[in-house]
Amino acid sequence: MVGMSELLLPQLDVEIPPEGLSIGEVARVTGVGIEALRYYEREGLLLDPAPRDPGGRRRYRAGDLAWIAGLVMLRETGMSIADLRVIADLSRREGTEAERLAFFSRHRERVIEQLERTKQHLAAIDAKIAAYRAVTEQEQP
Amino acid sequence: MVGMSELLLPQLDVEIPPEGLSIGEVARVTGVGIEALRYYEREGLLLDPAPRDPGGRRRYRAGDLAWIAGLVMLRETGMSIADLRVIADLSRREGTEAERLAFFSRHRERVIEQLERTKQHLAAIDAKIAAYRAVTEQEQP
DNA sequence: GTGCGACCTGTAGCGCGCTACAGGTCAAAT
DNA sequence: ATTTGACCTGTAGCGCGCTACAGGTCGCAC
Repeated sequence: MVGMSELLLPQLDVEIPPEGLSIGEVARVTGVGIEALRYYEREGLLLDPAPRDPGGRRRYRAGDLAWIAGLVMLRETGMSIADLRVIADLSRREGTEAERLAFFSRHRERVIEQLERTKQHLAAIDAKIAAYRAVTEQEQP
Repeated sequence: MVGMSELLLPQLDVEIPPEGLSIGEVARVTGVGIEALRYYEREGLLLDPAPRDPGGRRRYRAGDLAWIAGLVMLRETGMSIADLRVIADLSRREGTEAERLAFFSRHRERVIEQLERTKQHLAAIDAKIAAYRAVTEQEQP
């Protein structure tokens, strides 16, 4: 069975040296701020606390990156920190696949609904813009 | 020239008596809470403070409703309260049509971008769900 | 060995968008 | 006349998701 995490990864094709990436590098490639990365870890959103080098600094491997990319995706689709913690907790325990499936399915429904509403809103915005364009072009032909 | 506000209205087909609607009724039909409606007014998001009846209570007419529906739409597409205030301020002054157009155009770009990202994220979520479905169906055929 | 910059662990604070009182008024119903 | 309920004006507080220190350590360059 293939690992789940890489399915979350929206191809973050970045070279990852064998010793992993520092938190600053991860911040740069993921767009998640350093403080936010530490916050996510504190809040239990990562599968495990990021592994450390001998000096106690965090080193992120490909799997960590993929998971974080998944978090970003879920955040951007409106999932709360609390819900991210739920899926992190589930993903740590084996035999919870059905629950994870249900959780993602519910989220999917919300995203679809949000998408539909946004499309409608976009149409309204387009109409408004067209109307304004007509007005301004009429005044300055 | 037709009023701009009704273009914002995503057909809220509700009977509006000549004396207007109370704040509670508006809350019910728009989904915006009473406290939030008063907050919007305080923050200057309405074109004018809602007109009052002789007893000092707010009475909303069709135009007010339409404007509020527009606010809801813009909020749901991610516009901030501060930006709503900007468009309210612009809309109060005549001759600002070009600025309003520019403002909406910028917003439109952001909404489209957001829509694209969400679509991609949805595809990733779908893939994840399919993978989980495969796993769970395999275990419980 | 002395800077320097990037990292570390606390813990506190902040911006946003409401939300929740407290304490009062008003209008219609009984 | 009084009760009820929806409204009113303050003003304070809250949940969320970070963000910003303070004060320290580590490792590399010079």
